[in-house]
Amino acid sequence: MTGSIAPSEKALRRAGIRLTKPRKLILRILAEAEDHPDATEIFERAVKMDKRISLATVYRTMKLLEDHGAIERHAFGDGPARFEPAGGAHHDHLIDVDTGDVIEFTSARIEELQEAIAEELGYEIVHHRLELYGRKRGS
Amino acid sequence: MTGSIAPSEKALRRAGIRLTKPRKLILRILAEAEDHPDATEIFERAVKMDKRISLATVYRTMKLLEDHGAIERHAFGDGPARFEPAGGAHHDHLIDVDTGDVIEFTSARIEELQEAIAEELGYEIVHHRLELYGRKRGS
DNA sequence: AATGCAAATGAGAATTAGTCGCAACAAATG
DNA sequence: CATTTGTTGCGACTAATTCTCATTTGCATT
Repeated sequence: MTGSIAPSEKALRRAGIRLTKPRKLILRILAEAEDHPDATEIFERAVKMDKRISLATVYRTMKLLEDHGAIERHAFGDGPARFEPAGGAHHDHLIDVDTGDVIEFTSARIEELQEAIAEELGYEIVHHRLELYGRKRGS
Repeated sequence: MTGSIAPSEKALRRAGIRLTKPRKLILRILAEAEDHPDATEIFERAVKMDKRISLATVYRTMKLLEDHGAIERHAFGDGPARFEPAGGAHHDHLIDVDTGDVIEFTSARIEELQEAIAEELGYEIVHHRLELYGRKRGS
């Protein structure tokens, strides 16, 4: 549904990032991903197109892209970090505990309440994390 | 303020859990903890009272207690899992990004909204995680 | 109190997720 | 197309946690 927005190569180049072959490949994989892949999954998809790529480069690139706000890093439950292109509207996640599927949702009301709570405690929110872990009704 | 409720030895014994020396020790440490210690911290506190205890036992006991609903496991940011006795009212956390301090809070309104969202997506919430990462106003 | 035995422990090896150092390599720039 | 400086691939390394297995211990029974 989202069709996930790819972090544009142009924008990265403008930020002084070198557009290397592995980076272009990873960018393409992220652009085509409809899910929230972890580093290993990205690596596996990448190897299919360029046998030479290394897992370390995937990790390094993920960090680079994260630092440049091009992707978001999530840590659902305990497993490995999972990534998705940023740039779309902010959203939270509902994780299907049986299948691992991730469903995105938003709630302006919840965001407001969070702000209000932080305010009351004397804090300013830097970022937040809201994850619902659920099971399909009637399973 | 909370004084954190200790998971009672009696309740565990009733559930068929053997009350071993290391387990009693860990239970005592949790009962006395005013913070949200991770496995290593619990281990260090334990070693002070019984040099024989092993880190593996701490991990095993944490899993055991979690499975029995006696404690809650949290994974703030990326670091190690941190624990706290369960049994108190449900609460969420605000983490001070500068100091690492954890402040507990509750919001019935947010809980309701979460339920409503899950409902709308056809899910039943098994558990959730709401963390606000913030900075003290005027820092 | 002594006994039996399943369950739990300690010590260390193994696993998982991620990071680091370094020599070889390849983008960008002129 | 040569230079330079950032990037890559590889393997070694770390941190957190789990596993293996020989030994010990809780506890129900004698």
